[in-house]
Amino acid sequence: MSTGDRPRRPTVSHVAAEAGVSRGTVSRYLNGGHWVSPEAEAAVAAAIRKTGYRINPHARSLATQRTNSVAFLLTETFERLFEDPNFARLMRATSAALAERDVSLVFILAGSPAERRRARDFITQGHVDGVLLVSSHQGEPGLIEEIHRAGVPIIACGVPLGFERKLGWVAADDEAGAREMTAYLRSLGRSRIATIAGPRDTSGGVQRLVGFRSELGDDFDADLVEHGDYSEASGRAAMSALLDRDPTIDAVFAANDLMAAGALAVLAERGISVPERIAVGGFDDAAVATETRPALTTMRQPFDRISQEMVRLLLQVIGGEKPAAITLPTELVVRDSA
Amino acid sequence: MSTGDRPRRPTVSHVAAEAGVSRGTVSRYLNGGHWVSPEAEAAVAAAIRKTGYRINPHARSLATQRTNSVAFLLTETFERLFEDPNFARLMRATSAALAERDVSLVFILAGSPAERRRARDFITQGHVDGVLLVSSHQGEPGLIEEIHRAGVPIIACGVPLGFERKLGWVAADDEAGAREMTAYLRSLGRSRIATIAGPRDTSGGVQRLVGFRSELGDDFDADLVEHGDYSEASGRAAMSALLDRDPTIDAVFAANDLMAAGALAVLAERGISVPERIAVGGFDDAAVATETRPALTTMRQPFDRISQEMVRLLLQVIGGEKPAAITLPTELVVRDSA
DNA sequence: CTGAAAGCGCTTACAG
DNA sequence: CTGAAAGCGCTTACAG
Repeated sequence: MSTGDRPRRPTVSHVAAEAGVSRGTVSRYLNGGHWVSPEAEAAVAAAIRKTGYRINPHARSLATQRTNSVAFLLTETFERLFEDPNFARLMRATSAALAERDVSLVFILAGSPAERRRARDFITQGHVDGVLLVSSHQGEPGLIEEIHRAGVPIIACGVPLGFERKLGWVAADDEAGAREMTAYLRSLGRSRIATIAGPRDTSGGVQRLVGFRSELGDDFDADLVEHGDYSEASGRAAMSALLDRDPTIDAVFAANDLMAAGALAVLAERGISVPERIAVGGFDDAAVATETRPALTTMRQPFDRISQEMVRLLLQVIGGEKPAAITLPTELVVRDSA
Repeated sequence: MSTGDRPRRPTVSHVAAEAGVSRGTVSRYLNGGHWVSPEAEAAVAAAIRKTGYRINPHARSLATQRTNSVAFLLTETFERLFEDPNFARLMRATSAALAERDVSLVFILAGSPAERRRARDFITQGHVDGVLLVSSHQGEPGLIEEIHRAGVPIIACGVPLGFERKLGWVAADDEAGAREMTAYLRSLGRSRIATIAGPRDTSGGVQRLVGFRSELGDDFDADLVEHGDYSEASGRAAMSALLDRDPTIDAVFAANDLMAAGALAVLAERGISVPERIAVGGFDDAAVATETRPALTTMRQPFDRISQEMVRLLLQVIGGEKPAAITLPTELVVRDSA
């Protein structure tokens, strides 16, 4: 493998010389081909092919003050990333949406303080044009604040608590979704409906609880609320606690599918039939929703659309527009658990 | 959110003016502080603090012809990434090793032809100084070839079939590990030992089979070999096939833990006791090895060390050294399945 | 130890 | 439509 003797790469100058035009013309060709004659175009194209020219992204970024790449910032740990399938779905959809517009994605995982410091440095240094902020938790107001202050556009996935007005964001309509699920549970004739709520430092966590509560109105019973952290284990723990506390429960709304799966497991262990004795509803429509027994009735989050809108918004803001906030509807998916 | 009016960032010139020194001195300070007097150092440090100066990585890269970042190239799909825990372990360990040396990691997933094309462009364009190639499969000789030809240093994880002599690499000693596991199974008194081998386009897959076979010598029976693709499902399928074909089997060596877990599941379903009637050995010592019932006896791959060595090697090659090939030993971990 | 100057490889008004 | 020239923000011999 040769390294030290890596041959010098061709530059626009080489291409220009080869094509018999100026560097400016080559550059124009490279940037859309406007204002370059058919002849020049052909000559440059041929010269590029012949020389094997590849653009130097650093030189270009230095000149344009643009990097043509954005960060996908996940303030979570490796464990959480591989545990919660929603992250993967967002990553893949975002990645696709970005590829379509030819901007590259830099994936940054910042679960520890040290990683967050590095992430901040990387981002505020100008490595990317903007950031897609994806995290379930409120996370690090400090990090967000610093990135924001450095003038780097941010679009959040979900309502960014504390930054609702400062950042652009796109979120599912958590409150409406929770109301709809709760109403559906009631329509089944259930009257003792419990909920396994999400984390309180998450807008999804609080809004789904708000929706649940407001739909129930006077029937709301604070004793029928347990909080989880969106993990399956927390769903099991919450379901157990709920059952021990009140044996009359006839339905449960879990704030995400992973916790619902945990609840289902506990119910199965205790020999409580679902949906006969207790109906269970989840949120997300994650892959696990079709794998549980019985399959999970849930509220589908439009992850693909969320990702597309995030990308569109971010690119808009990078382009100089003011950031917008977008709320997308969820959809009830009825399966067997309720 | 302000964007269009992003204030101009301070540059070395501003810092130099503020500190009352030349830009060269500021640059020297930024690059290790050699040949700068204590007074100048203090002045520059103060000026940086005061101006809030952040280095412009593109300008630096353009000048140095270095990016100070490397790619973690995974030629797999999203599904595989989230399915096979080995990737996550390598990512996290690599990421840590790189952070220690202050070089950033760009994670690239290239599972489809289109993604591979983009990956190639990105890499050969000069976005990174080198690449850590991580993939179970032989993958894309074309991609590797092009990156290699562009002069970008590559270190592979596992022996890169077809490029053993051209690229640097670090791999676990698959053959020796497989021999050791097989020998261990025999030491338990087992004589009808089957194997669920890995994919044939993987050096790990072939070498583990080679080790298994050579340890068995004349006792090797081609009927007791089934191939899987490292997924749990393939482990189940292989175990079923093996059992249907030969009921005298008293031990199984699976080429990775995921397939071993699949085998264990089938054995449990058929009511075959492990390890009493059939002993099962895996490979990797993945997290799943401690979660199966019974817990899995396996060969531990030194993922942390592999990652560290990959990073060390790559940085060496980037620094101009010739690439080396490193083979690391595996370790037998005895649990309950054998 | 330090400064002046050239150079890294692009892009972009500007004048034509 | 095209070229000459300045500029993006660093680093690095070189001379002192």
